[in-house]
Amino acid sequence: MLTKTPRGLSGKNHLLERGVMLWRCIADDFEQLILIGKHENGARLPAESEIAAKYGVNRHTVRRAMAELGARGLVYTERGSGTYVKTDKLDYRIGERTRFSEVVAAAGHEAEGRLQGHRLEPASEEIAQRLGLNTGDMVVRLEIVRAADRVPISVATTWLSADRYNDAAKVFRQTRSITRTLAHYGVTSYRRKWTRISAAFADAVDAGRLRLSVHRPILVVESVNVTENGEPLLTTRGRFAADRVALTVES
Amino acid sequence: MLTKTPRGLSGKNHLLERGVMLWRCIADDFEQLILIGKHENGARLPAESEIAAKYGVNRHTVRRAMAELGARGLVYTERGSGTYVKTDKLDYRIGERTRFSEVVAAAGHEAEGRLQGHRLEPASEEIAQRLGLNTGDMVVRLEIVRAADRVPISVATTWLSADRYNDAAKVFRQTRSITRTLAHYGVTSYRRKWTRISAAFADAVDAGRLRLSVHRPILVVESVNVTENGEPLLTTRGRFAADRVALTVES
DNA sequence: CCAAGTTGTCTAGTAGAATAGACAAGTGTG
DNA sequence: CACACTTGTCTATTCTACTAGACAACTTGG
Repeated sequence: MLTKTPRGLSGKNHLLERGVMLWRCIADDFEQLILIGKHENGARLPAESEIAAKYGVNRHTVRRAMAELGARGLVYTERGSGTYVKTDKLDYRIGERTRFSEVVAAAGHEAEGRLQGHRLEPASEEIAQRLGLNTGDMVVRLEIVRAADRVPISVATTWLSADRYNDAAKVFRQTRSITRTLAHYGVTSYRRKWTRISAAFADAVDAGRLRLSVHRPILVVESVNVTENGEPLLTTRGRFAADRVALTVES
Repeated sequence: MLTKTPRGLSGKNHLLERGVMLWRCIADDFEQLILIGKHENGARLPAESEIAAKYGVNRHTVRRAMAELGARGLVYTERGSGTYVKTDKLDYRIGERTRFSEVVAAAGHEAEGRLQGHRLEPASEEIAQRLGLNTGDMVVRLEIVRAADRVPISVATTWLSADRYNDAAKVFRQTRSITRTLAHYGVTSYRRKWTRISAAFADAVDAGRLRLSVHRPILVVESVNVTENGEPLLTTRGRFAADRVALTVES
């Protein structure tokens, strides 16, 4: 007769939280260990079977946890070899002509931008001022998640004048790039006018999109881009996962 | 043809976190709202069906969330009437002869103490000093969770000299009280020598035992109790859910 | 190349989370 | 009292988390 396994941790490992999946608890536990420095960058984690034994769970559960850590950008896995810690940050260089895809490509990664949502809305006082419009003028708002090698790096809100860029969302869906979207409207060149950087904590929505735990630190980057003539073109509010990116500002 | 419901939140409510049950997310959301003061003490929460509609979930799911809030001591439910916010704190008076059961009974609640674990261990330098022993002398360590009306109030670690109170755990299991356990050894009277209070955040283990979210504040109360002769008897390290207790120190 | 060790994938079964609907039991109001 | 509203409990169904075991695909070191 087999001893029935009562679903859950077998005794001494109490990282179990009510209402939270086992794999999530294990993933969070490893995130802590990695961020604390208990597992150094590049180090190999124990084999899945070993981890499973240590936590007293099935290997599949550990695999789910590792997949989560992979999605958070903390580890990568090599078949037949093992799972390795990856805490090096992407160097995101901010200059007058920063283009996400170029930054990521230069670092040898695969860039991806996905439109998560969009809407027409009246400009707030802040946004109107940045774009040289009147408060209440309609603007297009885009929510874009950017990833490098499938790991989410930033989520950015972009506002454009609805007057000229009414269908920006539709165009972005096809071109998958702000630069190419603007090109579609005949804007071939633009540059950053100013950038403001601050820090905050991820709220639930951003944490979900960035695949972060809530309350991990994020970098908030606000900027205004203008045409070559200096005409306001778009303004953005990007949130970067501080654990995955180092911002470099060119002076 | 019915529109199938794809399990999960229907669109606009993004409090969903990967790997966390729906009811848990809703419970955490309400905890926030209550602690922020959005729902005042004594106020009635919306009806379950109303909440369910607002979150776009089934009423059963809301009921689970409410049960969780009840277990956390934030809310109580009256059949046919509604669910009410309860953020008043238990006044825990600390004096020379504080007894948990007396404090709770005086406040008109039902006291309960449960032994969660125990072991023999060598005394750390700190513990040995408090008990007037030598570092490394064996001590009995008890982990006790105390609750009022089924709501966990504190978890306390108690150390006694193993020399004299070797079977303390067994006795406590029967008597369910430190006072009665000591009486079993012939100690009929004891008093508090000193108390030290500090604040911290709940770790995963304590959070689980206190039914708190991790990283909610706790009060840490360390004390040494002595016999009438002034002989060290036991020392404790209690962690109180700061949201449920106000400590009053007699001067 | 071989063998040991590691990750990837598949099938299958059990328990729990969430859904849906219905009705009983209780409260409060006119 | 009668009625509207609220919580409590039950049944049934679907989907997912977790467990279990087996085997393929791959890497590494001798």
